[in-house]
Amino acid sequence: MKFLSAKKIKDTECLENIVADYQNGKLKKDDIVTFKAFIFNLRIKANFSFVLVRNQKRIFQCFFSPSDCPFDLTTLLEESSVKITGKIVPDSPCKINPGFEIAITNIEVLSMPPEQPYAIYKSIEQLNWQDDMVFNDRQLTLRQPYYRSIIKIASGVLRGFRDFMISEGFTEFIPPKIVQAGAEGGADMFEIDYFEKKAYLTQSPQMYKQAMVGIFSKVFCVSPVFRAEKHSTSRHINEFEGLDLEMGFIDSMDDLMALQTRMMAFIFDFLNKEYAFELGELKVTLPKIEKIPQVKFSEIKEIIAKEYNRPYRDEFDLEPEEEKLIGKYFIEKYDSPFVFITHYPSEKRPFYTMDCPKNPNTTLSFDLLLNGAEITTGGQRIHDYNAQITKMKAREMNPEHFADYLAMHKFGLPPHGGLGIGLERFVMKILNLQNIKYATCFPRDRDRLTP
RNA sequence: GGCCCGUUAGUUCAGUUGGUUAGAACGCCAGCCUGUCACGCUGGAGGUCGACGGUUCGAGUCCGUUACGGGUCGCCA
Repeated sequence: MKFLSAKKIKDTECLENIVADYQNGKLKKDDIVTFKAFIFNLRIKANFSFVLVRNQKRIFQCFFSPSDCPFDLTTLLEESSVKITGKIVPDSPCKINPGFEIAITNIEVLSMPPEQPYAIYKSIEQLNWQDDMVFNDRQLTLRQPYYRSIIKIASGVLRGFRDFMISEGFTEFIPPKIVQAGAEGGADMFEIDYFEKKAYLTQSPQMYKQAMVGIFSKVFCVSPVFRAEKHSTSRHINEFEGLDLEMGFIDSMDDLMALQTRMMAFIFDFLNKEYAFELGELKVTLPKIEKIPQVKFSEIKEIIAKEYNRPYRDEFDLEPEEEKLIGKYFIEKYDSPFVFITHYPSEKRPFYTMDCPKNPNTTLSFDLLLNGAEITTGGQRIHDYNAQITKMKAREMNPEHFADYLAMHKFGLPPHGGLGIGLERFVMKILNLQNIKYATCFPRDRDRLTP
């Protein structure tokens, strides 16, 4: 019998640990190190070569001389997995390395692809792939440093969101993804077979996060959201990750917007600190966020129409072009990439949204726009049982069909509200991506179900 | 789904008013190269121009149909 220890042992065959040890002065000239990595690119010359390797984080250049290592580099394919042994060479002139190089003394091939995959070691400008190709071969194209860094940032946003929510006293919970009915009606949902019944993939964790307010008061969840909307745009996908929160005992929806302002500041600081390497790869600088302007829906509608001499057609919603102009306006006038648009018309908001007491045609709700695109919708919810029944009836909804939803009101809910952030939309906007699909590993859209 | 645009080498594209053997860059292959870093130099292979039909002496080029891809709108995060 054998026992595996829970004690963590430092992985000495990890390139990142070697980099850290070198930077801490623990490694000096000619020290022998071993690490495992992928072959990224071979630059073979007559009497020496450069072997570029790829690990979980960086591209690192090694120096190869046939006099130090008998290995025949021409037999090696890029994307092979290898175990490399070599000597530390300080003060390397190599631009991509963190100050040192490794002179290879041995290469052990752990795995080799059956044939040479197509080149991924160029810059994305030079590769110039079309979207379709990038997503068809996502298993390979995601290895390219630029595309990979986007996914790393998405991971960082998730970490930042969780760290922030927990620091604010929120409890994470897991909502179901298979549901019997939608939060906003049955339309635009993917239907699935559930034994003898029909079921749907969740369109929103709305009902569950409101219910959880009755349990933990302040809750959040990270959950996939499925929308069967037949849209085909650069800012929509049919499965995305929702970052949702719901907060009880609020005084007004300002509490929610203040919370989100702190959240944005926290996430930006967190990324700048922990993900500087990836932000550098992506050539992105995140601004410092201290406050976010707030404007009423009806006011900004007038301002944009006047400012840009653009009569609007839809008085109940913002058209994509208007959102872009709003983004431009707040950058130019207030130097803010963010803006809260508040008091959306009641007509365009779901049945659980609380109407504004001063003007019942509008709601206590808001959207957060980042660089001209909606990344969040939030607002105060109806907490009173009878008020919710009244609003449902006014919308010709049958409360009996919403018995499960109304149960939490029946059992008692505090004044509360919440918001939801689309992770990929957020990542797209902070990194200035041309298409939201780049912000997720394996996107699902109108036509794409693979890989 | 509506509207607009596109489909030419492995990839990204150029291709004149319809006219001889369809080009470039990168990739790939071979050779060369002692510090490259978007490595460089020389040479080579690689295309029935998305498919089908039509006009014409002649179609990558003009017309029709169709398939696929992209953009955009509604809706939304």
